[in-house]
Amino acid sequence: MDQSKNILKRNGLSITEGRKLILEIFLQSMGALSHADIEKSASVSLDRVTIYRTLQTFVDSGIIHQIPTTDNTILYALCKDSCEAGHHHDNHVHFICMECEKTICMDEVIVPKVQLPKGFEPVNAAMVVKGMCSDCHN
Amino acid sequence: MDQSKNILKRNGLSITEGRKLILEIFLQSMGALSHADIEKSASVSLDRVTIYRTLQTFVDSGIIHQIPTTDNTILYALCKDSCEAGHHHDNHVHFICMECEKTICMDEVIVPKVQLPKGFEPVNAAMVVKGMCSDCHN
DNA sequence: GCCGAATTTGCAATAATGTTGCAAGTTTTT
DNA sequence: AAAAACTTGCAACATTATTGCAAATTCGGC
Repeated sequence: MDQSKNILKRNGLSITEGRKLILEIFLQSMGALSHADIEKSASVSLDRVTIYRTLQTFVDSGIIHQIPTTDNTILYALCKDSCEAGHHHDNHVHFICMECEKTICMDEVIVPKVQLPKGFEPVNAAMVVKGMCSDCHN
Repeated sequence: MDQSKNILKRNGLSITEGRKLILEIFLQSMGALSHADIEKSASVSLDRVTIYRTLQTFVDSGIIHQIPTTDNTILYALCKDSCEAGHHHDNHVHFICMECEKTICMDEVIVPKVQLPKGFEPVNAAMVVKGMCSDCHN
């Protein structure tokens, strides 16, 4: 019942050690991870290039999604809903704690629609809230 | 009536050629710019390092603000309201056109408040909408 | 299970991006 | 006009990302 194996299979990807490992890291972490986070937390050493390529593959397949940040890194997090290739449903709010620096996907808080000026056609929207998370807020 | 000069003066910064030039580029562009964009569009050649430092200075002073992206670059755009040092008021929505790739500040569309789970304390929120801009939408 | 085809990985090389120290040059202050 | 404060550019370095290619792994049919 290897969960990571199933996810890979479901998305029509070859099942390899590296992919399973990276997927495990996501499944265990809960929060969002950067390339560097994954490189650090990999028990077995994975080549940097493999990590880049695997993350890209996962994004393309809809297994993970990207979270915009203002510090020239990209964060990645598991998609909860069944995202299909090239068609993400990550319409939830992301929360960055200014204390512990963790990024959390708030799957239950969906991004509200906004009224755009005439002529602008929205396709998708991302929202990132900064503040204090429940653990640090005391 | 050098507008760039005034902005610098108002923020207590030394008035130098490089700063005026970069500020002009922002004033003329309307949209959001990356470090690379500025490097390209500078008529006079500016040192890469100077651009990095100037952008940081402008962010610190509240002249420009950062826009989160999912492609490991940072975009910068002029703050419309009077932002003070260390205290930005860039609570407006950003729009990225998937056709022309431009990023536009929608100063009139403010980021809506969302209801966060218990214990989470928001400080500020950013919102990025992707889609078709009015120029490309035809 | 074995074998060939297709895919994936790791290494090396290269490119792009970001940072720091310091001397020389500018701007501001007095 | 000179001193003090600040800014710039260069050089060196560090980090992060991309590409080509050969070796290794995985997949599919048998």
